[in-house]
Amino acid sequence: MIRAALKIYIDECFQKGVAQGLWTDRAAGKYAVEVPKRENQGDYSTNLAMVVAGIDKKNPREIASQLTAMLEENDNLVKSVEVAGPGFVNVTIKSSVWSTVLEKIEQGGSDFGRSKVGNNKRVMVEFVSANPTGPLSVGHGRQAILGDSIARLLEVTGHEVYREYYYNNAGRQMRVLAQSVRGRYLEQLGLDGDFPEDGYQGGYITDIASELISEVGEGLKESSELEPFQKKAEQAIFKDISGTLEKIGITFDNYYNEQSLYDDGHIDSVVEELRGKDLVYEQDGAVWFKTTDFGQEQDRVIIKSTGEPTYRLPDIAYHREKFKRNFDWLIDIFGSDHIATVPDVMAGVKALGYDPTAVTVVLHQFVTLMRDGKQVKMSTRKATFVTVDDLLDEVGADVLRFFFMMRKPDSQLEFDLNLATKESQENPVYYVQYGYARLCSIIRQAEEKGFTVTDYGSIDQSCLIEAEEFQLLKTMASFPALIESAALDLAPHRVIFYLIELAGQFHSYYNKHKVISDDPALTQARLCLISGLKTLFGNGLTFVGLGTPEKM
RNA sequence: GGGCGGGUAGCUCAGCUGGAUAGAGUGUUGGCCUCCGAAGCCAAAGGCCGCGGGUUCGAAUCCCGCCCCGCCCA
Repeated sequence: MIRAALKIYIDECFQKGVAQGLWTDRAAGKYAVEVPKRENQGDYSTNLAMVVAGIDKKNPREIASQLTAMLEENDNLVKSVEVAGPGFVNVTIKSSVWSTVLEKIEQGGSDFGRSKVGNNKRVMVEFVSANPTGPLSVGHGRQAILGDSIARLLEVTGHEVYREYYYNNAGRQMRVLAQSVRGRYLEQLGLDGDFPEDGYQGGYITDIASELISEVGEGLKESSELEPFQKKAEQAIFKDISGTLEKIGITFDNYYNEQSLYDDGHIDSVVEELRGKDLVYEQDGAVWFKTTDFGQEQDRVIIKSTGEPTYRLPDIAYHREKFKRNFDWLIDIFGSDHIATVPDVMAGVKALGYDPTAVTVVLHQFVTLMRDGKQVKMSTRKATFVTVDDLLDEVGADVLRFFFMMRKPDSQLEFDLNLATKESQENPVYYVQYGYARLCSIIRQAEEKGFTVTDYGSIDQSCLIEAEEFQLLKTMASFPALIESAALDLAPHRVIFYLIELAGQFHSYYNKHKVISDDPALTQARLCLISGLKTLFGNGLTFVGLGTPEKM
């Protein structure tokens, strides 16, 4: 907020320098205004002089002093300016400026930090997309929470977000699933189940079979059809999956069925369209897509000689349909095992005349589950996996969200079950939420003692002079920019780190300075700060789907 | 063999488009509750940022080569 104001001012000075012939405009947009690491380096720092000097082949310190002279003319924002090191220009902001963030927070309320940068751009976020063969496992959990928090942040920044779940309920996987259910069904009737060798071992299969018995009894005993078993399994599993997602607070606008791409003729029409552009050919009985025309090393098979499409074809068709549905930005959240499909889909998108830069693929690495210091090996087929439901029962939605959001997608995520379950007291999520609860508690205490939180205009701003207070105000002022960058960079973990940082600053402040004291003016001023912090914590937490407990 | 991601404190990880003396949590050690919530705070210790070159005023960050781990493909 204040940084943004300073940046605008520095930009003006830069242009003034260009007009005066001090330097050229070639460095425009290339320099930065950032928060320096060390205390004695001002509130903000710009490398403008060094960037200009590098491009114009001039002396950086000389340019720095010219810029300094210009910056010092603004006396309602800038307190002092100095040149440091190789040519940094360090700016100290007038101390009275900082507390104005409290006024902004007051005005914004639960909207503080929201923005309109998204310009109502229509964005589809596709995530989870697990086929209905079993409950959501830990890996899906990461994806679900990553996708949902990205979607939330995009909403907060003025995007029109549409959440979609893509799934396939056809093919071999589902056939084996149906056979597995039938196997358990027959077994429970005391018959030879003929359970498939590679069948799904999980207990949920048995549960589904039991349900089936209570619904239709022995009615399917003689059935040679798999369809009733598959249908029942699919329904039950989807119910389970959406129930799990609901518990975390995740909902979808649409579930998109891969089969519909076949039924509606989209698969065929993609092939025809590519053929019309001379981008497919037949060889060895298979249909090939000329991906070499799009920079790949070899062409890819899209329909096997058996007549069965490879996974690429429906993926391409699906993306074409997404484009046809008029989205401006398509975000795919995939596990790293889907990496291979990305270039093919992109080639397909381009071949069909759409803009591949409108597609952003967020690939996240896997989750390693640790129990008692050892890695838990998981297999869906053998049902030796921990489900999201299991985790939810033990730690709750907030801890789960927090843990999965804490890492950037590129990093593998180690989920320590012992820490997340047994020692949940030490979880960082409580550190942050405790801060919020503490803020609420202070306000309650103050009200009991007859104070009321008043607005910024009525406090004595000169009471807020402690170093810890300026630090807090400064961090608070950076919130809108943080939310914006976390959203646009699809990086929800930054919000988590910000909240931990802010909580730390608040806890320190709390331990060092009393908010409620005998001094009414001081108390009122600090209460205003506390109230602003409460709003900020609340917004930060809710923007990424975390709860805001007033008591813990 | 090829593609992608990772390698930063004992452990788990931040480090935004190159910036000043590389950070947090956890763990270890030692302090702080007659006082607004100790699920908290303060202090100390802990580093060849995988290795080797290059680019430049400046590299954990960018480029090239190599090593190790994970995922995918053949």
